[in-house]
Amino acid sequence: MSKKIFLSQVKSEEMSAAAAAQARSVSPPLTPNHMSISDDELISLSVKELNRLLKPLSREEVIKLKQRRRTLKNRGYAANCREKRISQKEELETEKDKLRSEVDRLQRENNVVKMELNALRNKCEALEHFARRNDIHILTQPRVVSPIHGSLVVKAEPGLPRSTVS
Amino acid sequence: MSKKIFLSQVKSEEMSAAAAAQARSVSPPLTPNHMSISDDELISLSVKELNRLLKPLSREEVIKLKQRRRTLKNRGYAANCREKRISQKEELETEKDKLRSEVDRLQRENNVVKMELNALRNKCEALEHFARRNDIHILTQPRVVSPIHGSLVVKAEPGLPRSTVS
DNA sequence: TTGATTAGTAAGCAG
DNA sequence: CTGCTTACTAATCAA
Repeated sequence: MSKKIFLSQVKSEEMSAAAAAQARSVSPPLTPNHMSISDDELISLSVKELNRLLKPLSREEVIKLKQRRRTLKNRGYAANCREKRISQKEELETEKDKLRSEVDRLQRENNVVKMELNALRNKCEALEHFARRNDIHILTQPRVVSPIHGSLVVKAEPGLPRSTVS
Repeated sequence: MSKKIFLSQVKSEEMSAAAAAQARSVSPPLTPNHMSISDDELISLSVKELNRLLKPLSREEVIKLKQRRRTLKNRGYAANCREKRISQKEELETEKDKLRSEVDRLQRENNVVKMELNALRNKCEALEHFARRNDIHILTQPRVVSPIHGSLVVKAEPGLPRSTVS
């Protein structure tokens, strides 16, 4: 996901020509020597390779070049840092959206189930009325009195909250 | 919530003495004149007040002072910007947490309702068996045949999904 | 040394 | 001009 800018070609984007010219990466044209390496090269060279190229240069030039290298790298680090920041923010927002729709889904499901429950409650209640009314007749007809009947009419409702829709 | 830093006293925090001394706000001791105003004053003065104080100064000095003022203000703007960024991030995380716990709550509620529904389904089914079995006897006893009975046994289940817990 | 992060600076845009 | 935002630099810290 995180595509890691490669510490080069960061500058020159969105910069006026004047500003770019003034930038430190190209600024000290004092000694033509340490300008022989481009920013991109300077940044991608390994320390060993760099040292090889640096041998013939004066200590001053070496220091300047190393500083330029460090600055270029820092430029890239900073860019990475910014990109990371915004991608993290985007990630947060994505997760937030996911959660929000999950809440929605659950709420809808909840409503459906509650309505189902309500309908079933009504039906059940009616059935109970029916059963109770017939109790009398049943009791007068021993053949019908079964364990089922007893458990059914006697068993109490579980003590759950009667939170109902509508 | 956002406490808006007031474009002053931003510097001097977390800065080595050396670094602070080197800072541009105090750097050009060339002309003692435009140092007579402190950063805090310079930043809080209105344009009119500033102009009044600036009258006796040379145009060069005026320009330098104005630039210093702008720089000081920018310092504050940048600080505000950063603070805003992090408080927005915190806000996002807070909202995310809220949503997460809402999802939790709904999931729990959902489970309860589903279990309730399941229990009721069982009960209802048993009642229906009971009713059907007694149908015979009821039919043989015209006195008991009521509209309720008819509607109860004949009415079909609503075609809702039988998604059950456990 | 390398990479990340921070405050400060300047440029550029919007109001 | 004011205020905000961005890219860059330098300082600092951790690995």
